[in-house]
Amino acid sequence: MTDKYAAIRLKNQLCFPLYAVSNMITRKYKPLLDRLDLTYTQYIVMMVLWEETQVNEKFLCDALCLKSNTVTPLLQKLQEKGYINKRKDKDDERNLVITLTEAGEQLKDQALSVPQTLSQELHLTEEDAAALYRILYQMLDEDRSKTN
Amino acid sequence: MTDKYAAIRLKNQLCFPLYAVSNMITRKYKPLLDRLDLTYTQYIVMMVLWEETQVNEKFLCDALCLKSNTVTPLLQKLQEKGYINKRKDKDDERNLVITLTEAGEQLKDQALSVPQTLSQELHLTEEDAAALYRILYQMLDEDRSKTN
DNA sequence: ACAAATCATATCGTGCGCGATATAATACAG
DNA sequence: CTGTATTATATCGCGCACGATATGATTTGT
Repeated sequence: MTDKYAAIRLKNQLCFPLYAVSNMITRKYKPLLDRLDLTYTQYIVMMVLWEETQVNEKFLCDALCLKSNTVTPLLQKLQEKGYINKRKDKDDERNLVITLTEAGEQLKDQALSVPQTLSQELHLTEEDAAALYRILYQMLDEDRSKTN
Repeated sequence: MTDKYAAIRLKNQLCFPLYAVSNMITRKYKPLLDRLDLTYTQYIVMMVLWEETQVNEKFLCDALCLKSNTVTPLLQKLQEKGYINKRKDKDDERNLVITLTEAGEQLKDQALSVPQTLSQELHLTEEDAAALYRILYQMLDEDRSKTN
């Protein structure tokens, strides 16, 4: 006979390893990002800004799947560190115009080695990395289409 | 020619979707766990206790890949909620003996529907769920063997 | 037998990540 | 044109998750 409680055994959960691996990865990033004076969340904000010359807060929230109550203080911190500029959009005063400072732009080259170093620590085969990527983005996109 | 900065494009990261999906899942759990008066982290602590009649804090830390500075306050909270008991181990006063209260034991049946409801929201095929599970545990086990 | 090392747990401060809510600016409907 | 709805950003309080560190109990080496 099967265990009535099989469904709530930790080992039968899919969400737990997701949670644990996410924590693990943040820990692995820390020593690499300390050199850039960035936390992991600050780092992914910077990643967006290294690609887009100018964004507003909502764009960041959507890109990173975070809420304004997480992003607003992040931008405050990044501004204090001298990596970004913030100003109001003259055309629509509700919007922020967020841009990189010179220091923020220069950080981009220092960050180049980070993903490489990290991916080496993960020891994934190409196939597993690709499968993981595909499945995770499928989950994200599923959710984004519902919560829009 | 290839982009010098391809490696730090958000879309080329494997860690970002992991991070974002982990956050997403915690959000999805919230309304289900509110009914049990548990947060997600408290829920996975309870899961361990629903399987093991008695554990110490270190066992929980290892099982959940968390540190004592996360787990100690969690146990405090769960004790205040009346779900667990804590006492010192007479044989080794360094250890805690953590057990379920009657209320904590009863919560087990109410929790049965949680994983089912959640897995329905994820819309994964059996194959993708199995692949995800395998790859994530491989990453966790890799890390555990190094950090032991 | 006893100093040093190791161990389990706890404390402290920092930075998220969130739901709920507020506020100010713009859009939109009658 | 004016009141209502929507939008972008911000504020508040709570609960993790962590590195660094402290404390007290046990083990280990000599």
